[in-house]
Order: sequence, then C-alpha cells, then structure tokens
Amino acid sequence: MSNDEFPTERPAVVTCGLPYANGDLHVGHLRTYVGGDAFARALETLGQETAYVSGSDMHGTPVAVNAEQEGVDPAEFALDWHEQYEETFPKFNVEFDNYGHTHDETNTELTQEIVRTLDEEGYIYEKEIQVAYDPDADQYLPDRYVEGTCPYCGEKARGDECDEGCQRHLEPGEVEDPTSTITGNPAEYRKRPHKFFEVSEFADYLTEFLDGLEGTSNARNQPRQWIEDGLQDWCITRDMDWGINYPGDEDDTETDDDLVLYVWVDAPIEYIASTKQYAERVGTDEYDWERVWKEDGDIIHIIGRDIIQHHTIFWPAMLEGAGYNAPRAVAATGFITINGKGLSTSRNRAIWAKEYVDEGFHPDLLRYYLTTTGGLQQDVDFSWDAFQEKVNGELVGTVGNFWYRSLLFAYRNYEGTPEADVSEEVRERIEGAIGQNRDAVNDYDLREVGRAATQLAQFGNEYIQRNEPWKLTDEEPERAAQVIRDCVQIAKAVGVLLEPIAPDKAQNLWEQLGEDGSVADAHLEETLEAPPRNFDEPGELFEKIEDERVAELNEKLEEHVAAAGDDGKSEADAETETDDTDASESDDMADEDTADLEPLLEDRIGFEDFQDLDIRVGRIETADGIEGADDLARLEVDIGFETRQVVAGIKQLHDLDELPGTNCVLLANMEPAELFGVESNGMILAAGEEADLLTTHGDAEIGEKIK
RNA sequence: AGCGGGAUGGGAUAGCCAGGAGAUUCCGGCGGGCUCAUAACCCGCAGACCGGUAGUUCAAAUCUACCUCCCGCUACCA
Repeated sequence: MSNDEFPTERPAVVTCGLPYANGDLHVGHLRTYVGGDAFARALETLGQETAYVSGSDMHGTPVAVNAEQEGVDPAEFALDWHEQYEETFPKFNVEFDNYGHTHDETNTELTQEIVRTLDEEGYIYEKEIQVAYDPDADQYLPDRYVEGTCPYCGEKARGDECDEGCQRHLEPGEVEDPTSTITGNPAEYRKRPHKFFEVSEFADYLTEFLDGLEGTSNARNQPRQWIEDGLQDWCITRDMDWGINYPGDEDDTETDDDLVLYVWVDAPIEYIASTKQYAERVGTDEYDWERVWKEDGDIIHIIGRDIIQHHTIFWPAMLEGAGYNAPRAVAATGFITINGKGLSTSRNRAIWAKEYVDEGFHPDLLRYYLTTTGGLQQDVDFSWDAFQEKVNGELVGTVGNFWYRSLLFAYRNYEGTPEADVSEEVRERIEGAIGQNRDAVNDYDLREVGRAATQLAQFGNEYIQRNEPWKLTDEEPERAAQVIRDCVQIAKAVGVLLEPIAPDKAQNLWEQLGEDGSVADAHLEETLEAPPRNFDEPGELFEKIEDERVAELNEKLEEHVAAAGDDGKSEADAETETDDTDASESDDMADEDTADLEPLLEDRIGFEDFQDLDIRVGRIETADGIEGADDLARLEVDIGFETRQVVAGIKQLHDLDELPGTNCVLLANMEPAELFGVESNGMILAAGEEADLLTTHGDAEIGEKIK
C-alpha cells in the first residue's frame, strides 16, 4: 500500500459492494453505486488509470429461501434480479467497466483457487461443530434456516446474527434452542465437520493494515474495536446446495454432504473476478488485473456502512493469506433517510430506482443530489423538497444559467469562442478549481468534487456580472471578446469538473461547445485548452422543477407509504431480506381500490391447524404506553384463568384510558416475546393498520374459547 | 438494549482528525444593482454566547471527562 497522491503511476480499481440479488434497487443502493461511479470517473479525469467493477451477489440463504418460496430455482431467481440490476444501473449513468455476478464461472473458479491457496498455506482447518438439523425436512439448517436464542444476550436471534438483540454475528452452532424456519419444528444439533478460516492469525496484520487504510474514518475505526475484543476464526462453509462448492467437494453426489462456501467468501472475490473479466475483454495490455490485485495497484472499495466488518477484517485477511494485494481504501457511505425518517423497504418508505426513472427526471439530478448533499460518510436525507431546492438553486440557477448565458452570448456575438487569450485572473481561478478537485478526490470527498465545479460556475457568474460584457460589445469590443473568451473557458472547465457527477449533462455541454469525443475522456488539463472556434446556438441544460410537481411527488410518496402500512409483512426485515413481496407492492402501489387490501391467501389450512390456535375472550384490565415506543402499549388482560401481560401496537390508535373494561380477543398460546424489554404473553387481535380492536358482540364469558 | 452518526444564525450544512483573530456555504428575510441569462444573476445588510458542565492550554466550535437531547440500523410484529 502506498500513500502516493492520485493520480498514481499504477492502475486502480474501484469496486462497489455487491447488490444482493433479492429485491428492487432504491435510492439507498444508488447512493453507493453513484458514489462509486462518480469517484471512478473523477479518478479518470485526474488521469488515473481506473477500472470500475461490481457484480450481483447471488448466493446465500436468503436467496435460497425466497426462491424456494416462489417455487423457482435459486439460480433462476437470482439471475432475474441480476439482469434487472444490469439494466437499471445505466439508467443512472452508472457505467461499470464490468458487471458480473458471483455465480459465474470466473468467480467460481477464482473463489475455489483462492480457498485452495488459503488451505495450502495452512490458514484453513476442519472442526466438528454442532449444526442445526431438521429431522422432518431431513436437512441441515444453515444461517437463516434456523432461529433460536442468542447465547450472548438471550434475545431471539437468527442463525447467523442476533438481529433483535445485541447484533452480534453468530457462528453456526451458537444459537440456542434452535427451531427450523422450514417446518417451525425444534431443530436438533448434529455434529458436522466444517471448515474454518484462521482470522485470528491476522490480528497484528489487520491492525497495521488499518493504520494505513484510506477512505472514511468509520471504516478505519470500527474494526479496531473488533480486533481488540479478539478475533474469532470464521466458519466458511455451509450445509446447503446453493453456493460455490468447497474445492475438492465438487463431485459430491450424496445430498447429505453438500458443503458450499459461505456467501461472504465468494462475494468479495467477485471484485477480483469482475476485474479479471474486464481485463480479458479489453486485453491485459490495456488493463493488467493481476498487477492490480497481486502486485501494487490501488484498490478502492466503496461500500455501505453495514458491511464494514467484512471489508476490513475478513476480506483483507483473505487477501493477505492468499498472497494478494491489500486494499488502499475502504469508503463506507452513510444511509439514506426519507423525509427525515428511516428508509424502509418493507413499509415502502423508499424512493425506488424504477420510480425515479418513471417520473422522468434526469439521472444526473439525482446523482448530483446524492453525491453533494452530505459527506460520503454522513447519513443523507432525501426529500423531494430538498431535491427541488438543490436542482433549482444550484444546477439551474448557478451552473445551468452560467453555461447558457456564456455560450449564448458567445454564439450571438462571435458564433463561438472569441479570439482572445484567457486572462491571467481566470486562468488562476481555473487552476484553483483543479487543485480543489484533486484534493477532494484524494480525500474521497465527492461533495467537494461537486463544489469545485459549482463554485467555479458561481465565480463565472460573478465574473460576467462584474465585467458586464453586454455594455462593452460596442464601445470596447476587444475587452468584450476577452471577457467572453474567459467565460467560455470557465464554462468548459465547469463541464470537465462536473463530469464525474453529471456525466450526461457535461457531455451535452461538451457537444454544445463543439468538442469532439467524450468529456469523460478529458483530463483536468483540458480545462485550460480552448474550445473550438465555432459552435452552434446552445440550449438550456437544466430545467426547473415546479412547486406543483413537488407537491404531487410528496403526495405519491405518502400514499405508498400508507398503502404498505405495517401489515404486509411480519418479518419486516430491512433492506434485502424479504423483499419478494415488496417487489409487487411497489409495482402497483399507485393502484386504487383493493390495492390497499392485503391479497387473500391462496393456501387453505385444515381445521386441525385452526384448532392449534387457542383464542380466548379477554377483558382489558389496564393499558399504558411503553416509553420510547411509538405504537406499543402494555396491556393486562384477564382471560379467566389468569391475567396476561400483552404488548400491542395500538398506543397511538386508541385512547388508552378508555380501554380498561373492554372485551378483547386474545391468541393465548402465542409464543411469548419480549418487546422493548417488556414481555408479551399472547397476542391481541385487531384489524388493519388502524389496529381496530376486535371485541365481542354479545355477552361471551371471559376466558371462553373462540371456535 | 447493542452499534454507529449528530447537536453551529429561522431551516439545512462546513469547519473540528493536524487547537489561534467571535466562524463556511446554501435556502429563507430585508435593501440595492444589472438586464447577456431559465423572474435568472450580482452586490450589501440583519441574524449564532458553535447542546450542557467541568477540565487541559497563553489560546477550544476544534483536545479530555462526564451529562442531556436527537437520529439511524435492528426491535415498535401482534
């Protein structure tokens, strides 16, 4: 690793965390991919040789589970999403040099090769561990196929992490009281040999690695804590079919013995595989992937902050162990909030990629918003109001206006670039912007990259105002030509500097100036070279967003958040997990009538299943809100035999004072759960989003069973 | 509860990591200018005791400790 400034003499690769092939892309994803794209473009503008790669993450249990639910093959399921992503990114001018996926041949081979190397180097050992097994389904239960109790905090947890409690990553076999998510039955633990990667061996190496790591500070600091707490060896195999086979285990025909690599092993290797695919396509003379990954290239990872651990602990350890080059930088982006509240796919509180495209907005507007609204590491709020303000104020008012007035003036009076030299003042100002841009790139600061451009445009506006060329054309034509010459140069410079963020708009300007080729290929020095002598009449490059439009958009957003409500899903997992239903929800979110109602379930259940539900008439004795929770109330409900404490999400929807004395309907044999530290022993039935409380019509006795 | 981020003029933000003239930019407000330009653009004014307390220091928004309050992720499923 080296701390030479960009541009370096070496090839660089910029990668983005792989999107998990399991759901629609939204503005939160886009932030990372636009960020990576803009950064890669900015490096190229500096003159840095750069490849920008990523790919879809196809493996893992969520894909397997969701594919199974839909009754399709996991490969088919994941590939569908993969293709959708491939089509979506270009719509946002996110142009990967290569976009592959983890299930392709390149990645499969490379993954096995790297694991084999790690094995040969002695970093992998086999150990028997207890693996959850479902006797009914006759299969082992990796990761999210199993639920249970967290051994550290006692909360309910998934097989791979304590998602509700302490957030710890759980290794296979750690979860207590395992139950199968396939059948719901208790699972048993069986001994199985699994492979472990000796991450613990790399503690010293990783500490040193982090000292030199560039990027955002959270990526550097967060893992230090983990290292201090002591690194655990990492179980890198799983008992399932879907995934890349453990090397040497390929020919296994016995279904019982399927051992595939854990998804987090092959996922980052896709960075290398994708780079390799790119190099093979353009020729290794053009781009030497092996130099980048095995020798001295500059490797830059752009990721979401939720996967810092994988990129600063597991991944560099794997690279080091397998004899590969270490990353130079890990830049972890913050999250996106919507109107100040957390983005939630399950509640449809999101701006979907497709939705933005359908609204007909130019991609560069969103790119500008996402890259310049907050620092890379900061969480950024998205609202249509702020979007409008930024577009109208900065892009239309400052940049677009300056471009248009300069070129139009130049066209009308000189039919292009006036014949004069750029003034000393303007030359220096542009050089200042170049420096600002270079520093910004070296700080991984995209917002500052944007500011270098917009502030230069602002200077242009000041400059033209101050010199009033419209007053000079008659009296001092030479002076007027000089001023406009300067403005045209500034306009061009702004275009080159803005290209990483608004590539399409910059290209439009480029063409208006009569330049050949692509502005994307222009380096910073171009900012000081004269545009062609003649160009045509320019047009306006940015349009204002009207207030009515914003009002409409706000309304739509509110509607679809309300339509999704809280009901649609019970396992409301964030981001990628259970997005299968979200996909359809977002498609018809604007529909009227029955769109608001949950569709009827196709599956019928038998009477016996119904008998399993012990539903009782109860009477609410007390009701009070739970502090810190928006909706939850703690109720005490008399069900004849006893009084149960129940937590219900009805706090805001009912006047709690009126509830005591009311009859209610309670599912008595519901598994107890703890919500906000309060135990809930049963479940109150209520209808819909408004949680309209179910009660009895007549004089049913307290404790009577509902049949 | 765990982890992370934040608290700076009316709103939104920069600065803090490498302490030093009472502090950035954008929006908004007020006043003025210009008319080449998408009622754009330019200039000026008002407005902040930089969350609280205690330290370190000649000097703190910037470092340390404690506190309060926000926000995000996961749980507000019932």
